[in-house]
Amino acid sequence: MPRTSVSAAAPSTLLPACLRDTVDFQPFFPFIMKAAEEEHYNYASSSLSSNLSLGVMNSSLSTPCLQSPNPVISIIPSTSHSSGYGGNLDSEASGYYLSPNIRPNGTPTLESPRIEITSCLGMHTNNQFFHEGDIEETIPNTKRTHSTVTLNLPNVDAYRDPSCLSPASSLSSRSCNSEASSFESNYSYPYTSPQTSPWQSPCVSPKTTDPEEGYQRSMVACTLLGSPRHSPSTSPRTSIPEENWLTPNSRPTSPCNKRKYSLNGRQTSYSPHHSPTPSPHTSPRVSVTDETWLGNTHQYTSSAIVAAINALSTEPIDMNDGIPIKSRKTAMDHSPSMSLKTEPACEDHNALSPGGDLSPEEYSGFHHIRKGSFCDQYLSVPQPPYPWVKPKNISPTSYMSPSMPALDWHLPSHSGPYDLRIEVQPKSHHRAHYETEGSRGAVKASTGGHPIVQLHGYLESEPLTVQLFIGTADDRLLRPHAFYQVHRITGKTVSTTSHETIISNTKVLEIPLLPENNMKAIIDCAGILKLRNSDIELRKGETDIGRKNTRVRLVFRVHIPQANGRTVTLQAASNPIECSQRSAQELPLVEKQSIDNFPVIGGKKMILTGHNFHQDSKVIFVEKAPVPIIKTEPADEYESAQTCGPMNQGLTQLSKPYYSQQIMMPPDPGLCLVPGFTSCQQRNTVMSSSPNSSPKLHDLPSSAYNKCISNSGHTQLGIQQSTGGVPTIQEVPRSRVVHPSSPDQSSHIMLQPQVSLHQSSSCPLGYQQTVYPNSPSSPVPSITKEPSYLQPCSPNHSAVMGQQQQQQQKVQRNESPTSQPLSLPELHEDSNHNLAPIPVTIKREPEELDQLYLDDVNEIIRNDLSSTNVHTEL
DNA sequence: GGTCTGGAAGTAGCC
DNA sequence: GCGGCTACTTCCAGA
Repeated sequence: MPRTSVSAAAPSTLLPACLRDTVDFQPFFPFIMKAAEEEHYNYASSSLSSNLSLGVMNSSLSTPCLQSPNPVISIIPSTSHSSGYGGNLDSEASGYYLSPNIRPNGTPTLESPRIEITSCLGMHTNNQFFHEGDIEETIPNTKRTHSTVTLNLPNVDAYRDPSCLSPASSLSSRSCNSEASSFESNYSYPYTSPQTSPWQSPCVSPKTTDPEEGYQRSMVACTLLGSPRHSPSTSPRTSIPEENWLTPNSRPTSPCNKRKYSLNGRQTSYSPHHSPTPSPHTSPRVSVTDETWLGNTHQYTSSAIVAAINALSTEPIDMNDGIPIKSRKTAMDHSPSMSLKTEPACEDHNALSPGGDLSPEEYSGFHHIRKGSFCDQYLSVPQPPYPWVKPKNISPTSYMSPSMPALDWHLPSHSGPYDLRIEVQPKSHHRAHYETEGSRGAVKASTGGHPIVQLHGYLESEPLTVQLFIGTADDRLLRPHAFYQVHRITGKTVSTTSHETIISNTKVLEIPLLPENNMKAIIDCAGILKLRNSDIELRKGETDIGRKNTRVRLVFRVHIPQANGRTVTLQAASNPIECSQRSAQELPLVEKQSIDNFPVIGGKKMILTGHNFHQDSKVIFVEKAPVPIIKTEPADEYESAQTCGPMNQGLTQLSKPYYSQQIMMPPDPGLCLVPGFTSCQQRNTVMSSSPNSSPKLHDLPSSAYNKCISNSGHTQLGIQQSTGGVPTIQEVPRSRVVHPSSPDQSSHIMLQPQVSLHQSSSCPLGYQQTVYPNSPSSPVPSITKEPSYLQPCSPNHSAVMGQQQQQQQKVQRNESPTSQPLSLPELHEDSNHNLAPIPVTIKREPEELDQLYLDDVNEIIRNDLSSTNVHTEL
């Protein structure tokens, strides 16, 4: 996809640097900017900064501001990002999951702490647990807004794994559509007890306005009862007037009414009785009779549940009557997922209807996979000893569920010969669509195509299936996202067969991995659905918040059957994807800069490639100080360090940091290119990559993030006039804080400039460099790069350095004895005040690094901000 | 006509 | 309580 590029003629007009803030440069740089859709965010910040820094550093030191009167605009095809992120969680883990029927901690997967009876189930009429009146009496008004009624069950307190709780982004898997694991348990042992009732976990939207929504919010949690066979009346858009269905306020409102309505409205609609359109097809499903449907639902007898499951099964439903096309389509679109869950016996070839939008051919192939692989493989898994369970009547998915790890488990991306890789990472931004919206298409790759996942090392001939779900961007605890769900994209533009299913209340796309395709799958069928925050947050037990929780990852899983009957499960997570709209407000992002410097007289053309260049975006050329003080940050890729070594040393007298792109001082007079726009770094994510690398996203603690925004100024790169009259070129500290749990933190370095405003230009910068290790959850010991410092040259600087030393000591206190050298150079000042690399010691991260991260990062941020606030205003 | 996509209006929540 | 700001959600329109 083309990216916006801006080429500006070399400035010929000189303006004093001091006028930079007052001079309107727009006229001379009125570029474009139909900004590209990709990577709007500061993910590419480093590239931007580095480029700009280059420009700065190679600019004239004495030239006043320059402007380009006649910018040339060109569109340059986007460069693809490499998938440097890897996106593989626990990629270095050596172990792998062998499908036990119990969790590693010994907790059976079927345990569930409660029963959640949801309004969407339509069970109320016959539900012997609750009547609406009961609910109203027992549940406060506000609570009644929930469609979930929770029955606390005794002796099941241990169900939830406390480790999965996170205040930042909680039990997504459980939240999205409720108790993930518990619901998975439902599938795992669907008939075991009321505790594992499939009727729990609501995620019921108070304003279900279309079948998709109904599906998303209700069906997911109410899979068994929310069959597409249901009366269209279940869809408020079909049989229920919006006015009745919705609360008077269509905006996010108290879900009370809506949910209450949902209680009422679905009360009847979910009964198969009320389906006006019984399928005319010969359905493989078991007919849902009064007995099966209503008779003993409260007891969750096997027959009832089986019937319910079968009721969801497969058959495309004729819902044409009275249902909008979209509704019908959506409803049918979900059929496959239902069918998947209730897929009949493996030997029953005819039982599973292709349904959905799978063509017979597609279905045939996919079914082959499912039958040939899953069934055969997973039949070897020990069966739960429940006499009423008929394995052959259980779909492979449901059957394997007991032996499959929960979606919130951390799993390695490779094990033994197998390696699950995301060959092509998704774009860093994909605007998710709400249920009230139409699809916004499939997630795309930064290269313009689609993400690609491939399983390496698999030499068998049996096809496999890769599962895809939307996970959190929290590396520390990857789990299904509470507020986002994968959305199956269909259509002529989709070439990849997919199958939608539900695991643990999380929508999962299953995509075949075919040996003939080298076990590679192009993920062009996965969109992202946004669930309303209010719907999720109001759910009982939901601790996550949706606000600003807009980053997700694509999580891929593949289950590889082993000869011993067990299954190896690998998992890989993509780079984070920003799912909010934001594009409209997105900030300019320069990804590439054609030239680093040019003569002050102008005459050259500089091409900037990036995104979100707006008409009011400006490129400002400012005078560069004779001896500028540069405040910058490193790129986070070691390659940069390698390339910025001696060969660049002549370029700067300040430092030859590991990451040359951003710390350079031009030996020759030149121009300072300063983005006259706000930084793209005003995000809680930072892309730390070279221009040619894939974006690497890092969480920034919200507090720090806010501080960065408020204190760090808006410019990513700027020039300021120091009190001594020496302009200080600085890259506003963006608090390049690498999230402690970033999956690739091992390659990230936090370089914290500690430059005093009054610091002499000859004074070397002090840097605190910290390599943030892998996620604490990672089985691989993480490393922390011991901070390295430059020798202070002034008392002021000494103070700063002392502060750094404290941090260093703090880090050291947490160091484990095991340390290993890293080839990364450490900066030191040579006799000429140049910086030369010196060995750096990398030490392993302590166990309690999790806390260390927080403390240190916060401290670093504070220090960073405090030391740079004075620099931000130009 | 439907889907995809970008933009923006309206609203809620926070400060 | 009000205004400003930001984020969220929904709606609209164009391709």
